[in-house]
Amino acid sequence: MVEDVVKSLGFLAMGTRMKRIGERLQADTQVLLEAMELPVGAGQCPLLAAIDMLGPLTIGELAEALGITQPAITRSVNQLADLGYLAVKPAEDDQRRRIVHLTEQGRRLVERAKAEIWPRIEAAVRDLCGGLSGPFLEQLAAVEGGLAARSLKQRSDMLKGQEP
Amino acid sequence: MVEDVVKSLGFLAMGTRMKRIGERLQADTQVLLEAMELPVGAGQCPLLAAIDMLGPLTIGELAEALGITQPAITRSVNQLADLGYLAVKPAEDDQRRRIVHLTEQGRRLVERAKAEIWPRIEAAVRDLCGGLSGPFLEQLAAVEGGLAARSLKQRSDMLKGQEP
DNA sequence: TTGTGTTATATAACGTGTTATGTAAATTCA
DNA sequence: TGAATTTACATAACACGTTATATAACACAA
Repeated sequence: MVEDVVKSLGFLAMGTRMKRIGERLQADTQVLLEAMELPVGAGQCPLLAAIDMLGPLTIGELAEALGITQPAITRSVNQLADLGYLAVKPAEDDQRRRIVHLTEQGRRLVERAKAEIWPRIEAAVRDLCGGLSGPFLEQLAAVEGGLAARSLKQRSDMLKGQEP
Repeated sequence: MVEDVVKSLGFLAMGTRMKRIGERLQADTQVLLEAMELPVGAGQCPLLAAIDMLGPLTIGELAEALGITQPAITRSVNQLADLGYLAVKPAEDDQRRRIVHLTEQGRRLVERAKAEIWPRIEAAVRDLCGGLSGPFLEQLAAVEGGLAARSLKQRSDMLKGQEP
């Protein structure tokens, strides 16, 4: 039985630890999706949800909405388009922009996920977080906001200035 | 300006969100390490710290201590061994086991990191989390413990049983 | 109108996790 | 004791992020 070093390192390995928890949550979510026979992976659901929520979006807008890079979006979009859930059309006002739409098949998939599947996942995660103070999502928002306001580098430089 | 969909999805995309924050923290940490000229990346620090804290460890023990898979450890260990910071020797009592040691060079690197670098990173992350209730690390521990006790699948199955 | 700088996205390469598989060593069981 | 099973790790393949770069389209200034 070995000690959990990432946990023991506290703030020093907090990024690694959050990533690890996130990956575990995604893996658990994937198990549920497979049990409920949703034919797209856990990692692709936010992308479908974004288009459902906000309507057709460009590659760049999707990257912004999901907080990942454009090449990652390009790849996911192409995968989902190959499966028939998304269609990509050039924008009318700017040939560079590509607008990503849900297909009829994609719309049906999202409707089913919203009706039967995503609420189940949300409930399980809520159950997991039930006893946490904060609540937990607000704390995540605070960390995100804190990072956006000032990077770790900026914080370190400032704290260094305060040393005796 | 596009809405942050991952944030808006709340519990549904909590895993994705935590992963995203973790990656941001790791990227920020990497910037600091480069500024301070530590010649190993942010992702390799917990591995070095584990051996420093617990003494020489097998590949499997390292995987357990860090919560990642054995092939990932094998790769990182080989990378650090190539750089001269780690040495790998077969165990005396079991030919299958490989024990990972810090070299003299590795020891010096860790001593410098512990003296000058890791505390700076820890302080910056602490500063980031300063206003959070909980505190935040305890909440992460609660999530980890909750997942270990019951998976999302188990929770979903139980909640399903409660439906009218 | 032409030249320059910026923007949007595809593509390539890389890094770092995972699962699956193979091999050797150790352990267990009949 | 020998066969079957399990364990430890290397290796291969894959998934999914990132950065860097190329190309085309667009915007703007002279």
